Amino acid sequence: MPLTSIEPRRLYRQIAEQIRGLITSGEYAVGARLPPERDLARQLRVSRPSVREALIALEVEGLVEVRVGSGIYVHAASGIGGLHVSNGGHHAGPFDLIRARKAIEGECAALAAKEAKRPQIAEIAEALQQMEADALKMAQPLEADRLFHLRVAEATNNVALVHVVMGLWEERGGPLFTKLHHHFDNPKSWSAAIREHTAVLDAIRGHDPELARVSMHQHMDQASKRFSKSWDGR
Amino acid sequence: MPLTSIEPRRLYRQIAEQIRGLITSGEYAVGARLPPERDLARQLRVSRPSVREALIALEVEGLVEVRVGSGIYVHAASGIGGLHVSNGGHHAGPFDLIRARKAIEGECAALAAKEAKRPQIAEIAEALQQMEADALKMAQPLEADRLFHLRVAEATNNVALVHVVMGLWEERGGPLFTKLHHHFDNPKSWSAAIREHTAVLDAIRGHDPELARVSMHQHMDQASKRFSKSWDGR
DNA sequence: GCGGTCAAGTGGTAATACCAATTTGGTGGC
DNA sequence: GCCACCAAATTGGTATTACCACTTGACCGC
Repeated sequence: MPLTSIEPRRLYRQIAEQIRGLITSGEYAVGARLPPERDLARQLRVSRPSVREALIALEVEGLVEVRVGSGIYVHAASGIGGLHVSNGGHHAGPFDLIRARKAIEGECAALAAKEAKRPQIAEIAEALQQMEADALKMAQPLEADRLFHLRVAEATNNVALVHVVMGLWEERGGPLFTKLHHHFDNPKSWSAAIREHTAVLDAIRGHDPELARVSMHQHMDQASKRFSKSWDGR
Repeated sequence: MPLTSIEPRRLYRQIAEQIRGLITSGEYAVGARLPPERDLARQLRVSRPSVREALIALEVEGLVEVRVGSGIYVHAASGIGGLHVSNGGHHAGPFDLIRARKAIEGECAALAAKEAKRPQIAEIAEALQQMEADALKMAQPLEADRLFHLRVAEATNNVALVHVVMGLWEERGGPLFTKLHHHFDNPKSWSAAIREHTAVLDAIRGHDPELARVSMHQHMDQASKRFSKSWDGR
């Protein structure tokens, strides 16, 4: 089952996350009116129906209130008091994200190595490496990277961890998103990334939890450096 | 203009109600696939975008599950008009959650111990312990427990980790939520939990990352056992 | 029979147009 | 000068259409 993305990441969810971020980050306070649907669509480079779907999701969650003919307003209940729905989309900074992923995915790799008894892991690893090569040929290094980290999480056999990793990945929503492309723009960068991925995979296949953890940590440190460089280099 | 009843209520809500009715009335059992969006639109004399909006509302509520390219299926969630809002309805099992928290919060504790140079940590720890005692007196052990784990995450100085921990905490939404109260129902349980919390705090205060990690792991293992017991005893 | 391939079915997204409700500001009467 | 009223601009609501991506299953060749 090559290249079939397991999680299609439906657009309206991504949009909802971004808008949720705008709200919880204080960009729009409670009671404030956010931009018209048409403007939001233009800003986020998506169509208006998609924005509407996201807004309806947020409305069902109780985060916003839609007043016909008037606008969309941040609902009061989103603050401290009551149910504080969902994961609160505070956009963490890029380096916080990477540090968090280092800690969490390091543990994922270690757990995956422990679980690696089942033959399932071996074939997943193999398929993954093939998939990664394919995706790169198709010039989608970002998707390949995402799949790698997702698969490692899946190899832990723990649904909760998969959700966490997926969530962290999608958190890269802010204005720094574009930079992430630069991150993989030059072949040298992503071939290095591939090498590091391979090291992690080997450790998992070798049932060596400690090595897997360390490999993943190193990968994250390198990723942080690469990102930092493309950040400075602008 | 189809379906314009006297009520000016928004169309997607009316449609959602109709579909919800079809499900709860047994017309479509759990696991069944309901008609394609296009058919639903024709049947209800509305446009497909409107049907989609209704389906997204039901999806956010956890009533249905949308599988790309396949169809819309009745989700096994709460048949009653449950308000349990969540990021998508994929509730991980309780043991998956605890295992994930063990891995992640173990790293949080270790990171917190590393960061513990700043005096900030010391006072947080102290205030926290006080707060925990207070909360217990006020018979809110669950809130005290939540605060503890949140504070440890905050002590890492990493926003992303805080979000993750918060998200995992809130994920306990399913029907097993009520059990969590039993988990702390008897004084013996939560006094043990307090002891374990104190051990973690001491390790953090002592700037001992490894000990902090291990302490948190032990706490989670014990928590798992306690939960397991109250699960059986049920 | 088995496996690969392709086409039909289905959800996902976009673009556009027009309708309905609200808001706003101007204009007139008092 | 103040207030009521009306009309245009703004904004969400819905419909229509088209096309894409994924899934599924049937068909065909081996």
